[in-house]
Amino acid sequence: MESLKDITGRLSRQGYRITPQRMIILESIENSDTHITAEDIYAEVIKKYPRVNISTVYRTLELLKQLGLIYEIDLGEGKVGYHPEGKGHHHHLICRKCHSIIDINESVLFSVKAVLLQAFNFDADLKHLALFGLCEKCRKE
Amino acid sequence: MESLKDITGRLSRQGYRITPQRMIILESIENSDTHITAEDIYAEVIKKYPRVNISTVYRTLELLKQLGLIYEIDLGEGKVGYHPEGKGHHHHLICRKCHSIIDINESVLFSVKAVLLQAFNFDADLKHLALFGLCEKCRKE
DNA sequence: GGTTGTATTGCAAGTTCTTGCAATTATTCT
DNA sequence: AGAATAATTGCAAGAACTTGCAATACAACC
Repeated sequence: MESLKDITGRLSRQGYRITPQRMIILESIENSDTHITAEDIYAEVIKKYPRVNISTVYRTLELLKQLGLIYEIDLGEGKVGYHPEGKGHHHHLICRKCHSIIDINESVLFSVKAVLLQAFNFDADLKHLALFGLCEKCRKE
Repeated sequence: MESLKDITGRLSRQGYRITPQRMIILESIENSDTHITAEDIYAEVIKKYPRVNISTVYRTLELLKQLGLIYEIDLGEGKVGYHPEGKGHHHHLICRKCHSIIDINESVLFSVKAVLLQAFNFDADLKHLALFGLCEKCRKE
């Protein structure tokens, strides 16, 4: 697991500044053990630092995403969650009809990653994919 | 290719009504040969039928998506496009850094579809997937 | 430690998409 | 064809997210 110190070091080295806002946002994401939403992060953040603006949260999430330090996960129904790079990975099978979610292991897509790397020189982040379709129940209806 | 008539028939059979608004929206999507956005569809629609509200467009897209008659594609940078079921399919490799897009053939993911069907009884729509990662150029930087 | 340059922030306004509700209209049944 | 009924629409307000810009504050350099 990548520690907060590793992350701030990396930000620093790339010319980004370490601000209290960014530290608190990072902590919130690291401490969460689910797919935390932007709004939940914001709620966490203003507990400790009430003057932080929600646009700072969105901008920080965008930055961390660009750098590959967190993952953004489409949870269906317009919901988006975030997950730190260092923690366990898995994919979601989301039913487009009943919106139920099945979690599947990261390893199911390992072969795809290899193919994309070889064929297109593209390093795909296949750690938190949302795949839409029809679940067993809805297929029968 | 599924014709407009097939689609309206299917809507009808499932108890949905065929309205002029829905017809025009459907036509716009069918006539487009790229990944058309909600706003582009709206622009098309009001040319012929100026009183249509954009919320009707969004609601219709949601319905068609639920029924699997159109696909929604995450194009990165917050952009979302739509594509009719009946037309050619392909996936996108989107660079999370430079936002460039590589199109790849549908067949690259056929094996994944088979695995998901067998292991989880989940019928995944692997026709217009957006996969994020780093492109060849950005990997080197 | 003070100064300087520039990234970052807060604020407010702007987009994009969603939702509740009353009015409208497609469809069904006579 | 006309009446009944329930899905759909337009509207307006709201939620979620983005963006331009001036003020602030981190980090680098003396």
